[in-house]
Amino acid sequence: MTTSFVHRNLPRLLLQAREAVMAHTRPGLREHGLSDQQWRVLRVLGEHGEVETGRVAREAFILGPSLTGVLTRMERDGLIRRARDAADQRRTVVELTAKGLKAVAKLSHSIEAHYAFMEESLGKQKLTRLYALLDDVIQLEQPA
Amino acid sequence: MTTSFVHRNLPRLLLQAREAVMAHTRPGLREHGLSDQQWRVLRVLGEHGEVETGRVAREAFILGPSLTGVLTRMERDGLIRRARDAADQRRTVVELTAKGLKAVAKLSHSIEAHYAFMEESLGKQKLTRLYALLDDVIQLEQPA
DNA sequence: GCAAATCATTTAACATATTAAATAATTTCA
DNA sequence: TGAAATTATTTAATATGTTAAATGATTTGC
Repeated sequence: MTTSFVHRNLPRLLLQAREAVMAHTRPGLREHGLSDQQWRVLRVLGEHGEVETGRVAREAFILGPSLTGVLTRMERDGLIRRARDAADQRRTVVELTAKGLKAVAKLSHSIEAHYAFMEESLGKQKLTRLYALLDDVIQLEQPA
Repeated sequence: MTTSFVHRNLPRLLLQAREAVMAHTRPGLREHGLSDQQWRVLRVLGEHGEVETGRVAREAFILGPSLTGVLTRMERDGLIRRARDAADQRRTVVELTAKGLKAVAKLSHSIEAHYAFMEESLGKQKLTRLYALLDDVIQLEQPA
């Protein structure tokens, strides 16, 4: 009647771990009126300044069609500015507004603090090992 | 101008690892007309037989309101059956149809084969270590 | 130099996620 | 017992995910 699975459910475990980490970060994001995806975009822009949407999509791990809507709402909320790339008019480039920049600055502090907490409670070594194993899994399936 | 982040982006890394694993599983799911979420539900039902929706939500890691729609479409597609729990009429219980059961049986084989592949290429030990670290991260944030 | 192929992004259609509020059944306890 | 509190699920509204197709701009090849 029931089907048996021998192994742990790895995708579910990864999802659950992600939720566990985000549970810590989300309240701060919501206070600034940000969704998870909007924060990922802000972070990319905070790291790189003006970026074309293709790169935003890649680095924020958001698919193109989703990104279109996310950026529309972020523009509506005054977090970013969009413009056509002068050199290649197929491209759209995005950059932070002052408001967006302020949000990144504030939130990046509390997020770095969270990593400090994880390093302390879990152990810096374990965290490093986890990064490495995740990199391995990613490499395993994606012969870039 | 740009904000600096000292640490790896753990939530993104977890998301990326999950996508890498699922990239291997998804084609099989799609061949059976299944979404990721539908497969998680099927797997839970395959493991436990008749289950109330609350437990499905918990084990498939799907929020209640999302689950309602997922189950509606799965019922439409003839994969499951829904009924009120006779003992506690607040509860809805779900079970597989013959079609659903057949899908679980078929897919569970290819998924177990994928784990075998990962154990071989990544190493059984690394995989075990990864499970343990993910459990640690989950425990860290969720004082159950 | 211009039609065909390529590339970047958006639109469209449907599925799922998220949060709050509503609905419906059950339990609690005065 | 019966009104209030609790529990389980669904509805509603908006945001995001997913896939295919369309649009617009650039490049390539002849």
